[in-house]
Amino acid sequence: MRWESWMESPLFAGIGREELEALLEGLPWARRRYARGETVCEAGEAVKALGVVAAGSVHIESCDAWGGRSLLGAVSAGEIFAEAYACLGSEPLLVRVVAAEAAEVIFLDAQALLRQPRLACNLALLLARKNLQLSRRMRCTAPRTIRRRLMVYLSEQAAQHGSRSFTVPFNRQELADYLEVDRSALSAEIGKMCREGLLHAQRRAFTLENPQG
Amino acid sequence: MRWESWMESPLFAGIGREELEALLEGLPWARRRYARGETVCEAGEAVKALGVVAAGSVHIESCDAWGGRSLLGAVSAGEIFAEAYACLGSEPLLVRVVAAEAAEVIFLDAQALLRQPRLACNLALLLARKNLQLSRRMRCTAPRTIRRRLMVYLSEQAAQHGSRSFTVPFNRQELADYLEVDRSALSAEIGKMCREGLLHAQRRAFTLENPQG
DNA sequence: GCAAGTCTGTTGGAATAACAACAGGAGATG
DNA sequence: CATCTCCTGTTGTTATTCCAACAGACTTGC
Repeated sequence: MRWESWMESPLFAGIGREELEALLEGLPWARRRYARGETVCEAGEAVKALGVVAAGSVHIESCDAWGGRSLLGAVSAGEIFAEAYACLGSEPLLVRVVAAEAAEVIFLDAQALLRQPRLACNLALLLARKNLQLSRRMRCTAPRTIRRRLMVYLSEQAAQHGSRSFTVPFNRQELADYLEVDRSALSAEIGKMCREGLLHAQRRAFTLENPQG
Repeated sequence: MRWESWMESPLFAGIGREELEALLEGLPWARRRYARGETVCEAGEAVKALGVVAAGSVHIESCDAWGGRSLLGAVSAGEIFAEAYACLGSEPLLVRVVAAEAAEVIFLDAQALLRQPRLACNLALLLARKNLQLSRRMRCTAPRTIRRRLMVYLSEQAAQHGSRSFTVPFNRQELADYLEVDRSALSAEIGKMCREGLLHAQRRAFTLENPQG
């Protein structure tokens, strides 16, 4: 097996090239390609394997009983998804995974993976990190007003980029979905905040003018 | 060391009495008692140990930059908290942990814990489970109307209890915090749904009359 | 360069939730 | 049993958001 970029995933952190190949020998796995918009995992499935995005990116969407959907997050190359469901093995997916662009995915059996101490430890760290991601999103959707939600999100993004100018990974519709608000209302609020001098926004590029508001 | 109930925590699942004692020998740990309302972990701390609730229960609250708080969940005896932060080690807590009633907590060093394959695997499973809990809550707060949020929450509770009649673990204020809505508006909506014959509610006891709406 | 499709900002009216204040009832405490 | 505190339900007003529709800007593909 020749080197491929997905082998640098945090899931395999601290594991050497040869060691990794040896591990993969005894680990059930599969690989698949998807076109933009194609479904990777459907809601209701009981998955036993976690996904490693080898190329492109996928989106995680929440699907409620009434057919409504909302974007939970984006998973880029090297990152993993469905790991929580895969670890538990029998829980039906409450979410849907869809290719955000042309993507390639590696599926690894979670039970077998947990039997390898190194991998189990790495997986625990990744689960912990995803845990905090979920918490972070919850913090964004917790405030009741659009402005507050936006301020929490933008403050976090600024902190993450280490700058008051940055580019967000979502377009307006996706950002609205992430923040659980109406898109047009979000655009209106952004416009209002611009006029108030709180920030400067042009499509995905934001600059916070006065973070303390 | 004599037997204590917290040793039956899922964190130690599949580990025998003696094996556990051996493990704890080489594992930094501490124990503390708290009165109702007392702070267990403050927001901003960088924790290195996860907490096991040995007795009583604690609440996890989100604290935003403006001093607002919202209830993220309740942790009962045998369950753990702050495990994600502890695994990563350096991330400052974005949440606050407070004793919901008189409680007793065991703190275990996370890094050391992850070095034990059995414990690492168990911890990964717990992280995965908590992951799904977070997702579940997000599903409740995703809908934009109080009624929809309540219906998602109550449907889930009914499914969890396997009955249309059940008791929820929150009082009205806590339920409102969990669903991210105003308490009085929640009470009003519950009253309206009762008059419409959708459900029967009396304090913490609910009965879904017509789940399909 | 043109056309089709997508993304974004704007508006006004309708629906909804937040907020504040209050009163009745439950449960705890002595 | 009396009292106090906490919990719950109700109401009316205010503020905010949702929704639908549209027009301009940008992107993409031919």
